[in-house]
Amino acid sequence: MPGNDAIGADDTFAARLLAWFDRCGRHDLPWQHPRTPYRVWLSEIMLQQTQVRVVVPYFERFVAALQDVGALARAPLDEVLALWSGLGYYARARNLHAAARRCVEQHGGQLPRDLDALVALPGIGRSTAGAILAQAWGDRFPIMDGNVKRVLARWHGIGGWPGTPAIEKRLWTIAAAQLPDRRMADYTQAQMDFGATLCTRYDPACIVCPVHDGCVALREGRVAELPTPKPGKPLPERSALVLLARRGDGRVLLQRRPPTGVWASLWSLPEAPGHELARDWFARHLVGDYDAGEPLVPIAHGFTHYRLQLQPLQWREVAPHARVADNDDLRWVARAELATLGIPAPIRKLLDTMLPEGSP
DNA sequence: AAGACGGGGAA
DNA sequence: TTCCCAGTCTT
Repeated sequence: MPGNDAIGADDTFAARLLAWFDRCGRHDLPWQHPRTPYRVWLSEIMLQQTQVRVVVPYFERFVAALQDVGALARAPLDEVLALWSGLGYYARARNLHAAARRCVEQHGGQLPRDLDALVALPGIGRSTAGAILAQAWGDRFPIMDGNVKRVLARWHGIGGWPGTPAIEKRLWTIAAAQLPDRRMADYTQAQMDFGATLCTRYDPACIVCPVHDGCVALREGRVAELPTPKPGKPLPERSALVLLARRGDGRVLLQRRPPTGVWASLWSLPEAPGHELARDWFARHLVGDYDAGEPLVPIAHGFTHYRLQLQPLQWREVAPHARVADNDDLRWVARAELATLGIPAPIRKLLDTMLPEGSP
């Protein structure tokens, strides 16, 4: 008579999740075919705080342009930022680029198969390192993203915001204890698919859940209230003027943003906190009448940590100041060049509106 | 421990 | 509108 484990002990959380994954999981994501370390890495970085639907087209475009670690390392940062333009969290792109260059210098042009070496690379934390090793190599490391936190908080009935260090530590311990002995790549993907499609934040499908048996939140009627949401606080507001200076030939003046802060190193419109400073900047860089600037429809843009209101002012025909030439931080850009630059999403939208396709 | 860092989609 | 999401880095 075989013992319990001979039957497969297929009652564990991991075994049930894997069986569900075989039937209902996502097996056609672009980074799964082929599932190379580089493609897994890129997908994991893009997927940080960003949903699959949004990532897929960016991923396809990125790997088509830069096919491996070496190509990424050789590419100029501006090209990487252009490929990232619209995804947000641009530090991810800068870190990705820097990490690729370090891989060339220190790891023979490949991603290291080592947790600590991966975590030492910029942009890779413990969760992403685990996800890379598990998916690319099948190594036994847990991950800890929003999906896993939600699933574990419910299944074990753990209250309190999962971002709390003490709770997060407890979740890591639980996640490590629940790892299967094999099929780590599938298990890692299964957790994310499960959290994203079934054990969702709102209206989870407990009725068809493969692990509803044993779920503490379900048994205690606490599914809707777990995980405990992050304590909220009011967002500060900030406003600024942005200058849309156009030349007779249709080119527009763009300025590279500072290397730190929001939209770091991206190309954007010149920005000033108010008219006084905007007028000064205008006088130093342009020939024309500041007061002739036309106010355009304001742009409202929400960030995680504050709300930004941008008031665009447009000049249809100004000339560059004689002393001001194009340089690394200031450029007159033709419409056709916009696609090749890293530009914040709301600014790109404004430019697309004001400089319609086919215009000079 | 808390704040910084983007953008899109869902409720 | 508000909240959330395949986190990580800096202070």
